[in-house]
Amino acid sequence: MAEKRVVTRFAPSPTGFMHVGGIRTALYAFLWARKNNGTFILRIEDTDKEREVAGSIDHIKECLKWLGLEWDHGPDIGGPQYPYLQSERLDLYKRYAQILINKGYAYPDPYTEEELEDFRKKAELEKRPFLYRDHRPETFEKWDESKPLRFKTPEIKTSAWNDLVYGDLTAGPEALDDFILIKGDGFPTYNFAHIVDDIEMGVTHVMRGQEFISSTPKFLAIYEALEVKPPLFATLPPILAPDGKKKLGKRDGAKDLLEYRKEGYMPEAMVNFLALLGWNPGDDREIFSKEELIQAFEIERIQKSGAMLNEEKLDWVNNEHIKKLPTEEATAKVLEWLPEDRRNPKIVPLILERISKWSDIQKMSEEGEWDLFFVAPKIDLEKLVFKDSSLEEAKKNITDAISALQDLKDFTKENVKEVLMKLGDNLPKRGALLHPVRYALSGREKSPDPFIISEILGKDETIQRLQKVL
RNA sequence: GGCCCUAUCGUCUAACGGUUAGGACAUCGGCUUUUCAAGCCGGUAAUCCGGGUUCGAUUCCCGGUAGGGUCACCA
Repeated sequence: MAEKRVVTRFAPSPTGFMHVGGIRTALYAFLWARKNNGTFILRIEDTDKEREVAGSIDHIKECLKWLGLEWDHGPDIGGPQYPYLQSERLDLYKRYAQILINKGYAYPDPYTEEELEDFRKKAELEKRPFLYRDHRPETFEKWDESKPLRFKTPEIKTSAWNDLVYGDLTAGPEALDDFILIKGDGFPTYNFAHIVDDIEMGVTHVMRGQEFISSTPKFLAIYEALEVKPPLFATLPPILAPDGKKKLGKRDGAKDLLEYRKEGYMPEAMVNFLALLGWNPGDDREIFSKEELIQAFEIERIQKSGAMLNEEKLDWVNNEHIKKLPTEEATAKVLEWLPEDRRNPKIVPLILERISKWSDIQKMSEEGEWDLFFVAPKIDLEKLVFKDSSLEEAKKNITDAISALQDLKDFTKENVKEVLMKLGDNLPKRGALLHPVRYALSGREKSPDPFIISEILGKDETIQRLQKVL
């Protein structure tokens, strides 16, 4: 029998910005779908009107697009299960609710929220877990949609199931209670809606965070009641905040994913880094293109324990991706991030060697890092002197350098180097020549080498700067 | 607190019972050198603890400890 075509989905709720935790879930679902020539669905779980944050849906789409995680079915694109916003699928959930009612698996909740609160408090006082099913009414009214609809847990048991990442999992009987399927406002709960949709959309692999492990018995019970085979679960380990050991969350310092775009990280690098946070290919490879990730990705190699977000490593990964960029592309990017009056293509290779992300260019520009290529520097004659030699010696060597350079026709860094090195090698220490020259050209204690500076400045400016210190 | 999950260098991880416990980031040192950057070479650094099972445990089992998750008309 042919394997069922792989269908995965990313199903965020529009309650604020995306952070790396959420987007990694999307990435894994995307990779698995692509690897298997399957379908990747984007579904918006907007069943909680209270928590919904305006603009979130666009933000989610923006994040996915930035990283190149194109969805096959979903908002904007449509698909066989259109619409892909849960708030526009309410009739469907009601239909499924009716099926459960008819089968005797669902009933309206007769209690008010206050009454429930009392039950809870009482249970707490008696130091036992609160279970709704202890208060389940004897007979059920007909559901008129004005009251919450509850699932009638058929049997109280320990649940066991298999997870593609964690292996065999269990949950105690407390995990299974009469939970709400449809809320008083007519919207389904997550617990119910996502199952209906996964069934309707033919989802085969559910990638999700491990916060859902303890509610899996509920999901399983619904599948069973509906007589539908559940999908395969692949539970992802948490991503931990950079500092402590806490799960990364919006509360404690998780960054909006688009912040990384603002900071000038490359989407390919972000994808690469995220993929490696909780997964590895089983060999020593660290740098991957999206295509290579699709090839290499295996659910079995997803990690069980949480991984701390390490931005230093992100910087390194990003730098590796910058290095792999074709020269023209990298140049264009660097120029784009440079202030207008500093856009000299000749300094680009120098910049590329010194950054790990594009915004470093901005920062270094603000710090005046490239000024020496545009404005003649201020010179402090004391700094011109090499180690324990003298100012006269420095000036003499610069004079020699000037006359040697003046004869140079082709003013490339290779030629400048050859000339200056030859001069320097006649000295006890060639630093006595090279250092004053470099300092005279740059006015900085730390700078690129004098040869490349000369080439960028050009013969006239180079000689002018050298003469100036004399 | 109940239920559940996890545990290898500071960090991300490799090692499907037998390895001098491997790699990467970070860090430190060296080379190169006129200073930075880059590059190359090298170093420091880990199996949470205690019991089993086994000729042999990072690996399997049990207990402890620590960390995390979850117990909503949130997802």
